[in-house]
Amino acid sequence: MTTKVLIIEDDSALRSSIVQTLELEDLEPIPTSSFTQARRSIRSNFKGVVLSDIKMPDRDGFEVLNFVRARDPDLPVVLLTGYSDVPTAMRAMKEGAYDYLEKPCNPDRLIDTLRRALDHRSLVLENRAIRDELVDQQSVVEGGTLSEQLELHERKVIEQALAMENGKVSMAAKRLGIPRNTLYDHMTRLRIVAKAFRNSDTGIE
Amino acid sequence: MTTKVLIIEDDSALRSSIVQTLELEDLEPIPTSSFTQARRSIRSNFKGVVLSDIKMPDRDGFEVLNFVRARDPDLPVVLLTGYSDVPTAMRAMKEGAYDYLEKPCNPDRLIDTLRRALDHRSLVLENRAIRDELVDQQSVVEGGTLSEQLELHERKVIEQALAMENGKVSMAAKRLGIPRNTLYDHMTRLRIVAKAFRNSDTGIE
DNA sequence: GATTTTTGTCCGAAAAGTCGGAAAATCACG
DNA sequence: CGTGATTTTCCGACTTTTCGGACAAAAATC
Repeated sequence: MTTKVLIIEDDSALRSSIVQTLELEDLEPIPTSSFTQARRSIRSNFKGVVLSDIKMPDRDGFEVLNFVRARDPDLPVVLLTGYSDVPTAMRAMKEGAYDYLEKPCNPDRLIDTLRRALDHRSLVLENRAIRDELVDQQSVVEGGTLSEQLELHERKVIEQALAMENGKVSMAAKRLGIPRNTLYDHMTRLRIVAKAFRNSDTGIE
Repeated sequence: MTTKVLIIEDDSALRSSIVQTLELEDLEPIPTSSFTQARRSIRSNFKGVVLSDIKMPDRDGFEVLNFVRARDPDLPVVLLTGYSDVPTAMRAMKEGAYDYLEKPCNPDRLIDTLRRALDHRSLVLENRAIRDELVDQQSVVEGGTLSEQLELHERKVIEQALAMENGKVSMAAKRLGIPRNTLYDHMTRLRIVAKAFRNSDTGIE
């Protein structure tokens, strides 16, 4: 689970208060006092979320929002708005903020909100990882000679059969429906050694 | 995107008000007046989220929560609590509610919260779908003779090569690093006809 | 420690696959 | 309808693979 929270807040008192609240909940606060300082952390593979004040001396919270969304539209940004500043909050949500909190905010609410944002982030990252795995596997064929590709697959099949039989060549041969000697031929050609599959106790059943 | 919101609310005035709010935002409210009425909709593959009142005449909102979590721990439940009933709200969050809203609630807040919950639900369902696909593909090798398995893969490789070259055998042969004739030999053996890969306009580049 | 089973390697004949050349069939195009 | 390019099939020599049998070495069983 991702637990990083990149905090952008110029009021140092509030900042350290937030840091403390997060640490009590086993989250990982990364406190910064300005957008410029925070920029470098904001990447598409950032394993956390952003918590930013919306009113800051140099830059606006909306700038943060746009920057983050440009880097990764699925990186949640939680904004801290002034008390009952509903229009600003609504605008923030419309522009893609994950959520907003009214200052001063209830610590529980803060944690709940960040937890949700982090959960969302985890799911998104997990999703991407699984997707990558999927496309890796789907491209059964990337390039190379036909024989190269077949050899690669042949190796996989034989190694799996050996693994399933704990490295017993004769058993693997039976499983593969070929005579023992033939399997030895294949193994010699592919430089597969049966010993490598023994003892490892990964045999199925 | 999933947009269903299963509403459990005994106050009919509030219920229809919620329904109206959701419909204005293109969400799909499923209004029910009691837990018993809502039960049958709650399944692990429910493509939506649950919005329930926490105080009801017959059953408690926590019962809903437990029931839903038993059916699917990743089905978000948003609870409606009485105004500033902080302890109940905190207990709800601890017991796994996705979020809570204080009654009477701001329509914008309601929509924001439900959108987040629905987003979460979509991600979870998507994740599961991709996972299923993954395990399907991971079983590269199920059984059968070595030659059967190799033949299967050989067919895949050749068909992909043909598809990439729009059914041009000579081009596919070049790509596979073997003479045309040899590829024809393979194709004859595997009963692959090149015509089947022409015209379909699926050629890459 | 003797015996039986299993492993890993080698041999050789039959079977299958490779691949160049060439002819037949088909397609493309003016 | 020809003409050239491409696809497809057929042939035959050459190479590789298959697979049963044999055998020494290692392991397991008694």
